[in-house]
Amino acid sequence: MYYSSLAEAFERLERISSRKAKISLIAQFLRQCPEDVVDTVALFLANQVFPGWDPRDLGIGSKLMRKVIATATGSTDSEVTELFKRLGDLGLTAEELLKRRKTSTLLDSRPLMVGEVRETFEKIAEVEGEGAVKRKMRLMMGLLARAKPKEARYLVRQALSELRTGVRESTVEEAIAQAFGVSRKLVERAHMLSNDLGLVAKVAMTKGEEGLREIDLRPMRPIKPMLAQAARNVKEALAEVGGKGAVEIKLDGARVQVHSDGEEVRVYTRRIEDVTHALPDIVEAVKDCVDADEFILEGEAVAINPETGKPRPFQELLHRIKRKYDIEEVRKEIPVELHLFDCLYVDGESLVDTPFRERRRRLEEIVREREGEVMLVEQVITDDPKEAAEMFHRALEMGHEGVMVKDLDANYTPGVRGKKMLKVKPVLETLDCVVIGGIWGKGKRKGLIGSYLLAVWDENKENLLEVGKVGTGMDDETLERLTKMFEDLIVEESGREVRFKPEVVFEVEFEDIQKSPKYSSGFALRFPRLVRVRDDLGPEDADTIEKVRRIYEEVLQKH
DNA sequence: CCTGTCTGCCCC
DNA sequence: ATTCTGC
DNA sequence: GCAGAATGGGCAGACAGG
Repeated sequence: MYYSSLAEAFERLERISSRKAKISLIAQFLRQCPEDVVDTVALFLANQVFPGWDPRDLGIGSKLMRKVIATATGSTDSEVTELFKRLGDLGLTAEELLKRRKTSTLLDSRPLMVGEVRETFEKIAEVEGEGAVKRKMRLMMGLLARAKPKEARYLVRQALSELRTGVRESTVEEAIAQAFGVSRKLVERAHMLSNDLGLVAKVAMTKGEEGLREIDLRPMRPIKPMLAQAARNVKEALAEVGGKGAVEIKLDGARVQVHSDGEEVRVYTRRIEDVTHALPDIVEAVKDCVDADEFILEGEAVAINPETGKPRPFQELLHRIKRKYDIEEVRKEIPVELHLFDCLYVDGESLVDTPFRERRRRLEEIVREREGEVMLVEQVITDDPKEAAEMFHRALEMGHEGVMVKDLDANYTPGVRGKKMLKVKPVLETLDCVVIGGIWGKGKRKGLIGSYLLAVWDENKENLLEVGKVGTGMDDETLERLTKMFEDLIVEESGREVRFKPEVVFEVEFEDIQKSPKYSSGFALRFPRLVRVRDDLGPEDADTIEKVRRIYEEVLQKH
């Protein structure tokens, strides 16, 4: 199949906004797709380069891609950056520069095939060692050399996982079902169990429902975790799950799926990365403490201070989670414990269609808790909002993030963010920050300032100290208004970054304050969002570093 | 050998 | 992670 | 309400280059 056909489809998808129309377009496209590339095409359409279970990645980000585009089109770095700033998209940048390219030099006129693109992406992902960056560049440039401008647009976007067609996994799932006349539920199920949308497309095409049914849950094949939805407070959360539910402490760690096939134990993250090697504490503990051969359990990996029993800052867990070297040394300083909350499979039996109440029971049945190593997440079953609220406050006092409220009758729905699981976190203080800079946005924020650099005053209210950036919490109208407002305040511009005269104050909400190696105050806000623009305040009215320190100290008490 | 920059369907 | 938006 | 697309901080690893 010609890559140009796929590029054509991408472009049409980009133009239409109706989801139904997107689905039928994709369905039609898949139906006429040759069998040998239908898997690749399905993956590509879903903005993926490799299947979900595949740990490979291209290792080409926006910086490298800019160089690739510059070299491939004979442009300068600043031309590329300037155009990128204007178009808000490196794919469009490559397309535009290719149109301008003189047709005489280095043009390879062989048409690009989808299979070749896939193979080249594989090669790019696999090069490593000295000279790897250059080789990745050369391979990517080879694609662009053969690409027509429009193809270049999508090759670049694909490599960066920024297709912006309004199509991702679940849309392609529906299209597969429609294309091959198989049930949506079966496609969904096969996808969640195989974690390979390409395989699902191919099986649906060649073997139909019968083939899809053969794909089944089994240990050592991680699935997407079920996701929680935010709720304002515990009372609302309890009402959402039908008045009665399980209230559990929400720990600030990394979500992990622990698999055992009876011989080996493996640990996976939320995004299905294999982190077994980094977390030997969990592997050893699980081998000792779980009375079953085969199982899939789910829990939170957390760093706890063994002396105080208090949770350590999330940043300390990050020292452990993806470590490859010096694991034993760091393990002594920052032990990781596992707090289990769900059970998806035990000795040949899948529990994903079993109610949570029963899954928890099975979990309790097979796990022998061991303090500081493997524990069950604390749970209270209640229909009393007061009791739930008490649990919430106790969780906060203990230094935890908040609580989860779960529907006891709910089955396990992988990858879905629904009302079967709700998270409740406290509302924090806000900070009035002076806006001192910004970054031009990408995609739908092209031509707009996409995020703003924030600062607070030092003790003497003389100097401004950076505390982070904010890029969410503003609606489209505000984004427009702010860009217009700040355009008059620009004092310096380099690349996509801008500096402003300090005049405007943002009220910003956040979950936490952390130590920062990056910002001049030495602190950074975690999960910042804009609450409102303080038109009523001048820069001199913004908060000072003392307030930041005070909040940080309060957080520190808990660790 | 050390340091800086970039990257991650990264973790949150 | 949070938030906003079109369907 | 879902699905998609904007955007945040910070860590380890992997290279590049001095």
